[in-house]
Amino acid sequence: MIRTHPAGGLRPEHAGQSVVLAGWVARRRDHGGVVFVDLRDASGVVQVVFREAVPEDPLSQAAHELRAEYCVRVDGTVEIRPAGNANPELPTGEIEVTASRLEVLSVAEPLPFPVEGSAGEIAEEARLRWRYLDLRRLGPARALRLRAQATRVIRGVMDAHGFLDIETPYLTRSTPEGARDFLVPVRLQPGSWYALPQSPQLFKQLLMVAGLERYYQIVRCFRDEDFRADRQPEFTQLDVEMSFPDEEDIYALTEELLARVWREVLGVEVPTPFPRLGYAEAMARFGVDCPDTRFGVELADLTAYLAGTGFRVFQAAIGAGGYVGAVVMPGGASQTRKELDGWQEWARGRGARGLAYVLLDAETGEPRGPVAKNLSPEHLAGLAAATRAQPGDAVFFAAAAVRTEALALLGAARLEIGQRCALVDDSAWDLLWVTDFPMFEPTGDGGWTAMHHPFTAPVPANEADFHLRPGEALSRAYDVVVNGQEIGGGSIRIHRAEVQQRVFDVIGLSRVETDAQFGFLLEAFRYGPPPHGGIAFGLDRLCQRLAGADSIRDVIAFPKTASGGDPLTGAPTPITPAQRAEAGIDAVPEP
RNA sequence: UGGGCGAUCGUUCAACGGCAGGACGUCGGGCUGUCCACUCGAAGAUGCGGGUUCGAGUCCCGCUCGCCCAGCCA
Repeated sequence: MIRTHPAGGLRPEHAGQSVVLAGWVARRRDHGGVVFVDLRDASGVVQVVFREAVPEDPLSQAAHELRAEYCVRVDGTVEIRPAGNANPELPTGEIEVTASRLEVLSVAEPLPFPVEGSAGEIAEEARLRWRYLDLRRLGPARALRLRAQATRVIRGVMDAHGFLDIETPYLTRSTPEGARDFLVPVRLQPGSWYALPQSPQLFKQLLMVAGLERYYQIVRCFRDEDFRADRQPEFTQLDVEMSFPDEEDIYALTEELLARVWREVLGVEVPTPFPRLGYAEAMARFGVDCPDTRFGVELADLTAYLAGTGFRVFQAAIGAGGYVGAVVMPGGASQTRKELDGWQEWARGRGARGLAYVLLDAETGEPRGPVAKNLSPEHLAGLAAATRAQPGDAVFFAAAAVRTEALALLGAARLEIGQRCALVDDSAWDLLWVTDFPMFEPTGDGGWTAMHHPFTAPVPANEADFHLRPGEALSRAYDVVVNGQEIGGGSIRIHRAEVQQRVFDVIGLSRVETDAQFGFLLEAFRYGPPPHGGIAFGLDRLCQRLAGADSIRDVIAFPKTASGGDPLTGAPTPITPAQRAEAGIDAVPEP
């Protein structure tokens, strides 16, 4: 190594020592005869002093010519700073390095944005375009360090439990259902294409058939869908599968894993076992299947209470076998007309017609507002009790013939209320299981689709008859939720061909189709497959949470934008006609 | 695919339909104890294409790009 010491580690006990440092010029304060340089390396920052002993001395001259982000080597002596000159803001603030020699290892052009200084306000596009400069900064680099720490803990836990780290193919076959595949042309077989895996789901099940019993992998997955703050075209899963488990084994492993990650990365103790919440209860109380339980404001089901109402909007929903519900905004009655209109705007932005509301007078508790005029005196009288609202609160309603639509709006409103009323304790960590998912959900055209995926086992009570009543059958799937965000999910899998066949029948996959798509898995299942199950965690989201970041882009070294581009490399790019011809993209399939 | 917001010196933020301005950075000078050093001076910008207008950074239409949301993501 060029250096003898990390810059950020120097302390008063090093005083008197000769050191060699290597790093970057973070800041330069040039007083003419004395020049201060803040030298930054990965360990931190230390102040280097260049003093002009005699006029025009070359060392001082060289220091004068330094610029931001030059990469330099400094030889010098650690000294206690003169009295009154210590900087308590810096870990190295009690000392400084008096330079005796300076070597510019490489120069830097003027920067496209300031590397030092309050950095958060730089446009993300510029940060990604020059991501290597962005990552020189403390905050962005810290997110990547945290991620490395998390994966180190994860590997330790998985190894301690005898899980084997096994790689699976990135070039594999396309399987319909689920997300859109990224496709890769095959030069040696024009007209045939690989797909990049959406997850190693089928391979990990094959590894269970193979008798390896315990598999894990920190693996890249690819989905060609639209991107968001928490979605990238390529993302990373911690993928886990084991043989002969029941749910409790997966829960125990997950709880140990996450508790240790939280402890060793954040120093936070999360209580185990995690609370468990059934899907139906989660939907009824919170309107979503991944509730943020850090605050209350639970939904109220008013379908029965408002039966017989004359208010047409509610009547129509109830008459159609739907749902009317409400969520209370504490203190919401004092909102201005503009704020209440803002809620209408907010609801329309989510595809709803609006958000009906009743305001309860802060003094009298008297219901006010346009909707109040449409409800009977009896319904109004009991409204506060039915919704657990207090005087001064606002009650927001949602009604729909399809229950889940109204629940979705109320669930979103609940989160918005939590935000606007600052009800969320930002320091809290709520980790919980959501269990007892339905096996199937309606497709909208009378059919059914697997809610989790088609290899998810039914609960024992539904094993014999799930195909007869697909709307009621529950599966052995589970999600783990952190502060209202799903960060992992999995299931106990089907391992019997007969059960698997009935699932395919329910979701309308013919034997020809299943053979074509999953034939290799079904064939493997003819050779003594073990009962098995597993879970997969979104590692990017997990690290985003740990880092307190706004986007998974912050915990990815070189992330892509919402349109799938990489501002740094310029990918994706057009290809040359020669590449196009060679890749076999335009091969015409045999009729 | 749809909705919202946005795009001005390198960065960040201004500008009633009427001379595009500041801060930081950059470049040049000064300065021996600063730590967002200070100080004197200089250069430097309206994403693209149409339209309205005497006149457009500003208004209108289209496009591109970015961010957020809905759809989508088994």
